[in-house]
Amino acid sequence: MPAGANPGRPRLSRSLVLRSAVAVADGGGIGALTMRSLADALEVKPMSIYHHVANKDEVLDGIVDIVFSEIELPAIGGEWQPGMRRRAASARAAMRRHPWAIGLVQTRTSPGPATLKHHDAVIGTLREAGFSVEMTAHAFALIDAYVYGFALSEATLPINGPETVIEVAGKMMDQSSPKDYPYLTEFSIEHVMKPGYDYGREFEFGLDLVLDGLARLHRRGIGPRHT
Amino acid sequence: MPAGANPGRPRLSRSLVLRSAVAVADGGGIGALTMRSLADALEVKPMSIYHHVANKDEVLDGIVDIVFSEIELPAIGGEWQPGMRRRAASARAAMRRHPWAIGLVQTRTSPGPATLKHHDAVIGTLREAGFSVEMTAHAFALIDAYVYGFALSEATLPINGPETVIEVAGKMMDQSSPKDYPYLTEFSIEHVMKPGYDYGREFEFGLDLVLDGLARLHRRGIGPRHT
DNA sequence: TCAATGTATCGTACTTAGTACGAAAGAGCT
DNA sequence: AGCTCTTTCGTACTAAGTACGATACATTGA
Repeated sequence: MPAGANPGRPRLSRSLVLRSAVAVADGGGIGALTMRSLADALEVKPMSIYHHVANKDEVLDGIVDIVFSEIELPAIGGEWQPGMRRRAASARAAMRRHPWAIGLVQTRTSPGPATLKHHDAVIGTLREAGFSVEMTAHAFALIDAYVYGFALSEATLPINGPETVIEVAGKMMDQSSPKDYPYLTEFSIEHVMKPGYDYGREFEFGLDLVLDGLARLHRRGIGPRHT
Repeated sequence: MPAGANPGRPRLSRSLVLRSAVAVADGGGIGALTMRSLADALEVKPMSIYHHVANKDEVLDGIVDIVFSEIELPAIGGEWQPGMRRRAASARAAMRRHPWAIGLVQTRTSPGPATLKHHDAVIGTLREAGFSVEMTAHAFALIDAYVYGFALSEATLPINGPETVIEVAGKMMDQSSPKDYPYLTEFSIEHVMKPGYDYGREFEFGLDLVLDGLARLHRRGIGPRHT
């Protein structure tokens, strides 16, 4: 089989490689993303990929940056609260579309351009809204931690949906009596297994509390009590 | 070489295997934890491990649960705020001791006994402090997201210390002018690269804000404004 | 049109890691 | 000592990342 056996396929490029990698990870989880599976998705042989990325690490860095590029940036100079709210919602949506991303963030310490642009916009929005440098640092750390932390919690949850809750509860019961975890059991029965339950709804509550708290401090220009 | 070539070594056990796995991951990162490196650490041949754990996944589940077991539990029935504060600090400390853990949490969806016990204690503390089921759900999600999110941010940061900041800044400058990220650049110079900078200090600020906000709502028995 | 040259693609093969299978070595009991 | 259960191990297969060098292709200038 000669090399040109696949004529219709467009030429490879770094961007195409990375976008395909995102698609593969979306489809089968990060574990399903191997250089070989990626090659298959691209209708190419594995080694062809290496002319566009140095190695798999670069692929992983690249797809994390793609996810960041999907997050809506707040408008620098606009109202900070709506801006933060929308970027938080957008960030969470991106993490839900690509649940593997949050787990990758931890390992990848070399941020791509989209990631940097993202941070720049958040900091800029706060600064232009009158936050001091110190207060910007506080707010940035807090909002980031909350948003990514919530995304992490959501990603950790067994695939969303009520039937999974039952599965987990089942596994819990398998190895231990409900007596070992009385509050957790009560909580599961009284809340989690109720019909309308949706963990995602908690996102708004926490975000409101965080932003309200920051707004209060911003108005007064002081920090909260330090115990 | 007969099987008994290593006489002094204590017999393997699931617990010993898992504790060694934690040590290996602490030493070289999660990437350094392979069944073979673990076997070396145990002074055993790789396949010996499989009599005590089913596979590597079980090892990973196990070490995550060990990390959870190191987190101080709040005293159910005690004051909720100091309880939450201490468990948050303790959780963060555990994540700093084992930076690989936060990245694992995302993939491991089958919680171990320590993890369940931990959740049970947190929920119990809130319930006994008079939180409604709904409010407990809010508080639980919020505190968890913040604590793990902060741990994730901290783990993502290039290894703590001032010289690393310079490295990162250097890489940033390499591929792009400071003009592309003006606010980020200003922020780095004005804040991050200042002598006394310590990202970890932000933890207290956010935690205070979160707990204060929850306390306020708990006192009034209502939710924050919903936009 | 065709050869020259740089680029893209690929085949082969080496290495590391997880682990299936069954054998061998201990350990405890009779 | 002999039996049996438990623990440890040797061998080997498979999947995955990727080094190396070869081959095919596209572009360009004559």
